[in-house]
Amino acid sequence: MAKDTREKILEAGLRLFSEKGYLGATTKEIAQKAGVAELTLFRHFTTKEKLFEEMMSAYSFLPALKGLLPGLKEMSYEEALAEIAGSFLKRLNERRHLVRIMQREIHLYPSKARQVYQNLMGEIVKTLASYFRELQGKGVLREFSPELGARAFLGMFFSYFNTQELAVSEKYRFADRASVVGEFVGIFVKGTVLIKRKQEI
Amino acid sequence: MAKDTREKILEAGLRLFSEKGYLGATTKEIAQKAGVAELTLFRHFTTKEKLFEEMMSAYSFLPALKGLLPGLKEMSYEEALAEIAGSFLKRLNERRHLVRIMQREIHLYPSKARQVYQNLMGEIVKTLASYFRELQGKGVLREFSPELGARAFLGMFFSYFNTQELAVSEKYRFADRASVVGEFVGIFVKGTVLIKRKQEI
DNA sequence: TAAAAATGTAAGTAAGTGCTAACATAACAA
DNA sequence: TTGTTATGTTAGCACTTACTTACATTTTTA
Repeated sequence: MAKDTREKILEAGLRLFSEKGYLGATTKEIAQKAGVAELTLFRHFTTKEKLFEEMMSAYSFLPALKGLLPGLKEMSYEEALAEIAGSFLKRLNERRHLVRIMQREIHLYPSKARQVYQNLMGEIVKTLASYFRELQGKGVLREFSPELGARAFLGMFFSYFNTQELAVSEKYRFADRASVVGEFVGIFVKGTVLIKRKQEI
Repeated sequence: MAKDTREKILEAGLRLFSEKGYLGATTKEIAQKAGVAELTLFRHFTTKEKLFEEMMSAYSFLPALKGLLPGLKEMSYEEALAEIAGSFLKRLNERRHLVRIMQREIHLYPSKARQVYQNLMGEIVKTLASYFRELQGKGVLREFSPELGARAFLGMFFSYFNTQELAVSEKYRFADRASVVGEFVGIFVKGTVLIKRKQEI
């Protein structure tokens, strides 16, 4: 089937571009990994560059995290942040090939890379910022820039993801995921709640 | 002079590897940028790969940030964190070519890339963690893992650096450096200090 | 089943790319 | 000055890579 072939090539392209970079991945190898003849690749995508572009477009549209926000209202602030951190890390992990390509090729394809980044981060930053704004309105959180707060929070986890989950081998992890999430959320919670006079301890 | 030539080639290699990646940077172009004949490059470094390795070694030994710790004791906690964040960002910026190479080629040269990362992050994590430990001992900070705390703190800024200062154009910055440092430090300070009963506001 | 569309095979082209060989020239130390 | 060392110039080799051409074969569609 035509669709199957296209998808198989796109998938193989995603993995090989992520592993070896745009220049390091050869059309021959991509075709081989997709289980088709190299010529078939060119019949579908004309050039390697167009294959790359189509692949980026195909995989940068993500299922959104919109279902997240409503559920948060029933949780405590701390639970909510842990939930968001978990979803964010999960999403990064699902899209780790794209993330890697984005980081590698950002200079070669700035607009495309930025689009991926926008898809990956922009929405969750907005969601988180609006959540902060709401809690600030209710007097639960102190005043701070919701956008910068969201970036600070996600930045901690993005950085953790980069150095740990994306890093090559398992043995270099400095801590397990749960305790990292716990500590990071703990710091952030205490860093943003509004302190009342009768604070215990 | 022989040393001049070597250094010129190493410098050109650093810049071009960073811009175009290991495969994208050609020996011809590196030699041209260094202002020498391509053959001279090979006479000094034998192969492209050895040039890459020597370049990584040459630039991964950094002047340390050890002078930082003593000065911190005369500052408030908040001032100290702002100082550390500033130094860290400055250092990342000075080494931005290396940082970029490290992120790009981590799969091709895992051990070298990890070494660069270690040089870049390891020491400052330790310094910061020991600073936290000291303040915990004095009862200024609450109990939390000093190492994870240090990684959380630096992670926020590393992530900011990645998306802003390393990003291609200026117009995509979402905020100026000073306000980012201010907000991030503010969150982190309130997230880690020990709260006493007589807290104002 | 027959026409049409998709894919495979094989051979090859043009343009790089890392790297070498041969020889000439310039700088420097004795 | 003379011999040595570092560098330049030019040509080229062996190999890879994106991409093409021509034709055969399979799969899908009508």
